[in-house]
Amino acid sequence: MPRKPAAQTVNREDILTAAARVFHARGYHGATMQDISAAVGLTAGSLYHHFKGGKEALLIAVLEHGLDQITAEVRALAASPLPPPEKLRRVICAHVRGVTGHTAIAALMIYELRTLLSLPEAPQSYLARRDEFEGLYRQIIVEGIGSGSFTPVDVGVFTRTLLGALNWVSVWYRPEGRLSGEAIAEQMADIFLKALGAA
Amino acid sequence: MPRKPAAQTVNREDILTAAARVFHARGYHGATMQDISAAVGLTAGSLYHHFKGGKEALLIAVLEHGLDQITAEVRALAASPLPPPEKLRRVICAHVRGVTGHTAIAALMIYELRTLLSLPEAPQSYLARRDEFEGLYRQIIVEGIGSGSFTPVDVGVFTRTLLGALNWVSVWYRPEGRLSGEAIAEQMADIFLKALGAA
Amino acid sequence: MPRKPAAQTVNREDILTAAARVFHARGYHGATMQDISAAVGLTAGSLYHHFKGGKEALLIAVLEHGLDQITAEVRALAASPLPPPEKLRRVICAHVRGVTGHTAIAALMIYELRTLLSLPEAPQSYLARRDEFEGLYRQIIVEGIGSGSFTPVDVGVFTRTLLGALNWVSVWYRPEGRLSGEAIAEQMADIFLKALGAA
Amino acid sequence: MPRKPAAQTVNREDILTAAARVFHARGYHGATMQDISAAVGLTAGSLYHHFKGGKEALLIAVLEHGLDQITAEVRALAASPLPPPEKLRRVICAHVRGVTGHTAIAALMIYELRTLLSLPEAPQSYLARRDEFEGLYRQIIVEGIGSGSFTPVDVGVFTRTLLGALNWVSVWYRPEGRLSGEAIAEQMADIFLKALGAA
DNA sequence: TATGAATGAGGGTTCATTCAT
DNA sequence: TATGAATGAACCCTCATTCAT
Repeated sequence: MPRKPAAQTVNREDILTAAARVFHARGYHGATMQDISAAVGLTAGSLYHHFKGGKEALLIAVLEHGLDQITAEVRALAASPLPPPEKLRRVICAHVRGVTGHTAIAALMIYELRTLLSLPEAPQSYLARRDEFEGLYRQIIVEGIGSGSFTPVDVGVFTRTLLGALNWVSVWYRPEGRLSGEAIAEQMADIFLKALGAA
Repeated sequence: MPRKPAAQTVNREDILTAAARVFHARGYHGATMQDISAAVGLTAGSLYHHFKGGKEALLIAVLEHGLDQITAEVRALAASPLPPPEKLRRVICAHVRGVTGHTAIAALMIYELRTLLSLPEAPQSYLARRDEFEGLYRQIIVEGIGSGSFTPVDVGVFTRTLLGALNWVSVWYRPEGRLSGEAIAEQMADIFLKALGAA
Repeated sequence: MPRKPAAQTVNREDILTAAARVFHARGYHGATMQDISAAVGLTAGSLYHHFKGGKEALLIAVLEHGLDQITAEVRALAASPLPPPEKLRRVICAHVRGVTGHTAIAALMIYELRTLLSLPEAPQSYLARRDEFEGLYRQIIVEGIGSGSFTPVDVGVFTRTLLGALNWVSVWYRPEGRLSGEAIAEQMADIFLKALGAA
Repeated sequence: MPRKPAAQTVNREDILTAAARVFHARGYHGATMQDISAAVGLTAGSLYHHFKGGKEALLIAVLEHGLDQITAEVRALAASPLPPPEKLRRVICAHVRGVTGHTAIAALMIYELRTLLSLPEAPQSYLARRDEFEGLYRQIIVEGIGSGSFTPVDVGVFTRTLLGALNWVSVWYRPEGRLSGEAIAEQMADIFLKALGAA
């Protein structure tokens, strides 16, 4: 008489995924550890056997893990030896793909950034990785301007303008909407390349 | 057991300002009514004497009041009979001015949007005004494209890209930073006008 | 330009009447001093100028005053030289008249008796008067049994049975109901006189 | 930081019993959840682990559960095929037994009826069961009058008179008093049967 | 591993009461 | 007398977290 139909042990990935979903649905503070553990198929007490560190650590882990997922493709492209305009186009598209493919986590990065910053021990590694990621964009812009492919602009303002716009997609994008993530990506790439005089 | 020799009567404005500051500093959930009342110079109990409705109503009031302050200039400009490119430039500048001049509230509009949406009775009036505000931008873009001043773009994507970027300024802008709000505004106006082929 | 149309100073009677109404409508704990003062036409602060002693004292005053109103007629009749059966009938009718004529206070005497008893300084005078009032009934019963007009019964049980039933009228009586207070009174007098073998 | 070496698992019954005791001792509003949880041997927080629904739900549960306990015997007797006079006598005795056996709950039904009615969502089921219970008495009276065993009376008034008197016993009955519950029951049955001309 | 009982801190909110004006 | 601003105590309730089983 088997009870659980091969419950399959829960792994870290499962927890992070479920947590991201719940955090997104209810907000960090609105989400209870009960909600999250239930989403994993556990009781609240059991969650602590699988994930050490509590709620705050869970949020950090979700965001760090998510940052990797979302930025992986962008990082790879940024390291490739493409000419700046082509590289920027592809990077933007990859970024939007990442955001539209993981809206929950991407939105979390916006909505819970403040939560993160108010944590007792601010998660330096997450913020560092995030800044480093921003650096990737800066570098492409700088390169492009240097090589004459891009019109000169204030790199700081442009980068943040670009990143703000790209990340904000997670807030308004709807999978069932008029435009696919890919279509949105193309449009945005056009906008920013044109702004750099490299359409 | 009252005290206080009537330092100066507290008004609604004082409360909203203090609340905005505290909500921004600690986040909606991180902020206690104690924090807020202390920032006004009152005890928690006294706050309820001056502002009816509790914490949620306070957030809504802060945001509604802030939306008016921030968008006032933009609204006025949007109604003026300027040619689209000039109008858009001025509107963007006014928007950035509004955001950099009220970073606390502007950031709140980003960070606590989720909070707002998860409220029992979502504040329709606020959301409606916000959507209507977005409509102002759409209209300028549409007009400009119609009159041939702007290169055709997907209006939906462009508007949200623009608004995302503009609002995001509240997150990274520092009064003591390298660039003034006005300088940032000019840069961003350049970026988006160029993207519309109207530099 | 007169402001208040001859506001007419508020007197103790007004306060007690209003308080009785509010206490009955909302219950002692559910009623706030605001409610009561508003019912009198004052602000909360002002009430304390007219009635010393606070909320608890107010409840006691309402009940004491009410007890007098309701029992006045009964007391007078009890002192009269009627034969026990006739006296009991008239007393019961007067009692029901008092209760149906002052349901708010009468119900308060039931519902807030417990509140009263849990007060720091239990209002001895009220309880004493109440017990003394019960004694009036006991005496009539005892007399009637002694003179042979009434069948012997356990006086304690009978009195409490009678009083419980009479006071309970305040709970179910409705002015707009099928029966008038007078009709109810007659019925109840019949019941208890018959129970004493004196129909 | 849990403690308690599992003295004995707490069940719903324990909670309802303790709550009834505390509500009776202090009144609904005077009783704190602390008082109640302490009476069960728990901390306030733990109480919510075992009983979902908070203080109001607790009062309702206590009353509903109590109503069942107190009226069980009466219901059974009312359904039996006894002649009305005998049935009424037994029912009254059973009722008094129930009330004297559960004075706390019975008194609660009187004292906190008003509290109950002022609840946001009045507990229909409780009130319905209560009315239905009253119907049992009505029916016996009606039957008895119909069969000629009882003198005609106004059934509404008589039933409420009877019930008011019976329930009121919970207010004045003292286990250590002169009369046992059984003795009181007999006396009261005599009173009301005689009133119906069926002694 | 998994559970669920238990905890304790903390927050929002209400309200009786007071006092300067 | 009348007001309304101010206070502070108290209470209900939630929840992250722990630990015995």
